[in-house]
This record gives sequence, structure tokens and C-alpha cells, in this order.
Amino acid sequence: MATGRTHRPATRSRGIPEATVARLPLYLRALTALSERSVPTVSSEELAAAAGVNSAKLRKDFSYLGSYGTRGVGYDVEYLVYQISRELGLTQDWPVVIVGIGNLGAALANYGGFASRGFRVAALIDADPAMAGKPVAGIPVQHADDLERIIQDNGVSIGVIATPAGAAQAVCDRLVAAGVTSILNFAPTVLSVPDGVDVRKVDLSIELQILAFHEQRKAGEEAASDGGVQASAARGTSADQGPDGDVPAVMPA
Amino acid sequence: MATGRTHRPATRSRGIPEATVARLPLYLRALTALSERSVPTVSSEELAAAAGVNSAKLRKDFSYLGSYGTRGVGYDVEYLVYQISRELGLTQDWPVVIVGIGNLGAALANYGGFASRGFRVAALIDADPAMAGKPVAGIPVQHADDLERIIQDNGVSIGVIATPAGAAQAVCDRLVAAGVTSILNFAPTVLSVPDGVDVRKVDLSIELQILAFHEQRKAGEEAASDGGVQASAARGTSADQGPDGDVPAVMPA
DNA sequence: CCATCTTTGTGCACGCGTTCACAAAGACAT
DNA sequence: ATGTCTTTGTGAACGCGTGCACAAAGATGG
Repeated sequence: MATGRTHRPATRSRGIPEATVARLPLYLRALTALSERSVPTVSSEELAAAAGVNSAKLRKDFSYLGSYGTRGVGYDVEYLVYQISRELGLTQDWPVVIVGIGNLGAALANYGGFASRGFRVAALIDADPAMAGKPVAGIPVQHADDLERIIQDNGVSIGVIATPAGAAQAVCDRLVAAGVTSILNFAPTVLSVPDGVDVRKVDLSIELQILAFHEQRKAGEEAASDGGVQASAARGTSADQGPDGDVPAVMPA
Repeated sequence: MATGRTHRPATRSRGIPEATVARLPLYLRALTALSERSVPTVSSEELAAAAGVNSAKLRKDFSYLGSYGTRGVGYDVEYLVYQISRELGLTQDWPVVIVGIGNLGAALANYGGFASRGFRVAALIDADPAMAGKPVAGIPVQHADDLERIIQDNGVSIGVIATPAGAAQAVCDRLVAAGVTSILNFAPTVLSVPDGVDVRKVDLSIELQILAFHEQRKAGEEAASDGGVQASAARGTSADQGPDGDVPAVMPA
């Protein structure tokens, strides 16, 4: 077999828990908003509320970074913005390439949230020759043939894949071979990458399916007491002492 | 205070762990691919590889659903597709509205992954009067004034927010008031919702920031020993005892 | 019918993440 | 200087998720 690793091995990076790292951008966003309103200091309680987390969690998260913060007062907003930015590596410039300039790729290219945080769209790449040269978000699309050169010329280490699912693995392989070590994947596929390469995936369809699961559960719970009319397929997934929802058991095949 | 709950309280739904629910769509996708290739059965090992997870994890996940699967043989692909679909609530039709038809909203409207899984884009809504009536992905955009009527006429319970950050909370409130109980949020804001409403967020900027963190760590580790130029990136993620990179510590303000 | 082989389903242990609760630390007033 | 009050930083307990490892279950062949 020997398929490459697929998920990051969650190797506790530099002592900072992965879960904490995932929340740092959240804190940073809240802090930036405070900074723009010229708020000098903020307590863990206030900041936690703004970021939508528990205040104890926030304090513990910050404790991994060091002892910023003054007891009895709170945290200095500007200082914390700087510390978190530095920890996340946002004090430097990150050139990013987007591969696959369809609807989604174009939307990403236009997305303002990138530039605002040290990320710079260095190039747009697409396999369609008809796209070549056409400007999207003010950046001319380049052909996939030049992928390796583009990566190297711009010193790109972060790639965004917004291609159809079928092309994703091949694009991924080329990106990695050219030196990219972090990939944000929007294609609905599991990517195989060698050790040392990080992959994060965003799958719109999966998010919706998770919502649908909870939605169905809510509908089922509701219909548990009164006879829900519209309940086409909905069955009471409610409770726990379930008769296991043994369904008609129509073997589909 | 009394700010509404922000995160789902992770109320172990019907005994199925949240982490398992999040993986079910992954399995379903892999199974669907097998189904299209007319593969009759699959072992936990094979399926796990296709979904990019550990085989023990997969078996445990399935054990929450019931005892499908035959020892010595594996799982019947078609049967499992049906069971997971049913568990996720994909055997019914889910009308979805997308609010905010900018670049991203339009991309989402065009995204094929929705329709393929029982999700149907029932309506597109935007606050810009100039957009009203204009068709996107074959669906005419409707004005935000009619939001409540649209939700109710179509029996929508899932809403997608793709508006600018500033408008997101207001849109969210209106959606919830109109009866929406599940929200997929693309706006970079923390949404406050009452209990019973599920929110999942997708934040492109946050994903990139997490990647940047690991990227920075990788670069730092590499430079720790030799002044590695660009060393084709591939390095083991090994080692943990990090030198802690205590940096200059320049107080910014 | 029995032996063997494959693969599932799960008990168990471990580690990570979350939360509580509180002592230590500092600001601030007197 | 001293006491009070606020808020941080963290020890400790708990719960969830993961992965190992193996017994039970069934298929398959003789």
C-alpha cells in the first residue's frame, strides 16, 4: 500500500496545543476590532465574549503564549495583537497561489480577508488555456504549465486548491514537488501528501450534511410527542433508549 | 448580558459522538465513489484508506450506527450508503437559502456539491436592489425585504450567510426569527443565536492563518540547525524539544 | 462437520482539551 | 503602607476521542 499520510499527525507544535492555535485567529479578529475602536485594554471575560468562547479557555490559551496580561486590569489590546500576530507568523508576508479559477477560485481571489492578514495572492493558475491572461481580481491568470516556475519565482509555500475534485490530487502533487508545504483544499477529495506537508480542507457539502444531521434530529425530537405531519422521511431519531431505529430494513440492493 | 449561545453545546446527539457525525460525510463520499464503480463490498481497511482515516476509528464510528457489516467479508457498499444517508438525513429534501450574492455567494450558488446530496438552493437573497431579478446559477436573486416570506413559503430550515461581516448578525437574526434553525456562516464574524439553533462557520482567513502558523514553525525548525536555503521543504515533522524561539520581545506600543 | 482464515465489533488505556475553582498578583483607594 | 477589590494564571478533575489489541462471528474449504 504505502499511501502517503493524509492527515497531519497533530504533532503538538512548539508546545502550543492545536486547538489553541485554531482559536488564535479568532482572538486576533476580536482584538483587531477593539484596536480599531481604540480600546486600550480588555479583560478575559470581555474578549472571550467577543470571540465566542469560554473565558477560562481563553486565559489558558494565552498562558501557552506567555504571561501577557495584568492582574486586576486585563490585557493590553495592542500588545496582544502584536504577540498573537507574531505567534501566527503574520508579521511576515505569505505569498499564496490559487489553483483553479472557476467560480470559487475567482471568489477567493476577490476575497478581501486574505490581504488584510499578510497573505498576498501572488498568482492565479488555471488549466484552461482560454483563461490565460484574463485578469481576475486584477491579477492575470497564468496557465498551469508554468506552475512550477511560478511557485519557485515567488517563493510560494502556501497553495490553495479550488479545482474540480478530479484534478485536485495531481495539482497537489505538483505543488508539493515544486516546494509548497501547506495546502488549503477546497476540492471534495482526500489529498495524500508526504510527511511535513500540512493540508487543511474546506468542504461546503460536508458542512451542510452535518447541519442536516442535527436538523433532522431536531425535527425528530419535535415530532416525538405530537404527530408531525410533513414528516416525509423524518423518523424519531430522538431519545436514546432507541429501539435502534430498526427501520423497514429494505436491503437496497 | 444574556448573549445568546454562540457555539453548539455539543449535545451528544442520539448517542452518536459529534466527531463521528463529522466523519460520516467523508465515508459517504468514499462509498459513493465505490458505488459508482459497482464495487459490491469493502473492508474497513480499504474504506478507511479511501476516507483518509484510521480503520479502527472507522469501525468504531460505524458501530454507533449499528451492526452493519459482515465479519470476514466487510461492508455492503449500497447498504452502507443508504444507512449513512438516512442517518445524516439526506434521504429527504433540504431547501436552502443563500443570503448575500457577492462573489462567494454566487460561487456557492453554482457549486454542484449541493444538489448532489439532497440540498436544493431554494432561493438567493441579496440586499442590493440592483441584483433583484438578475439570475445567478439559473435562479433569480430576490430582495432581502422578502426574506421572511421566502423562508416560510419554501419551508427553509437551513440558511447560508455569505454577506459582508457587518451585515451577518442582522441577517442571522432575521433568518432565525423566520424559522431557520441551522446556519452555515461564511462571514468572518461570531454569530450569536438562541439555543436550539446550530451554527457552523467557514472562515477562509482563519484556515490560512493556521497554515501560516505551522509554516512558520517548519521554517523555524529548519533554520535552527543549518542555514537551510530552501531545502526542497520535505523534512520530518519529528522532534519536539523545540528551542522555544524566544525572539527579541520588542514591546510594540 | 470441523478447521482455518478473514474481518468486524469493542473493552480498555491513554492523551488531549475543557472547565472549575482558587491562590497569587497587581491596581487603587484611603 | 495597608487593605480591598479585580482579574489573571494554573493545578486538578473530568470527559471525550483515539488507537491498540483481541475475542467473537461468520465465510470458506476440505
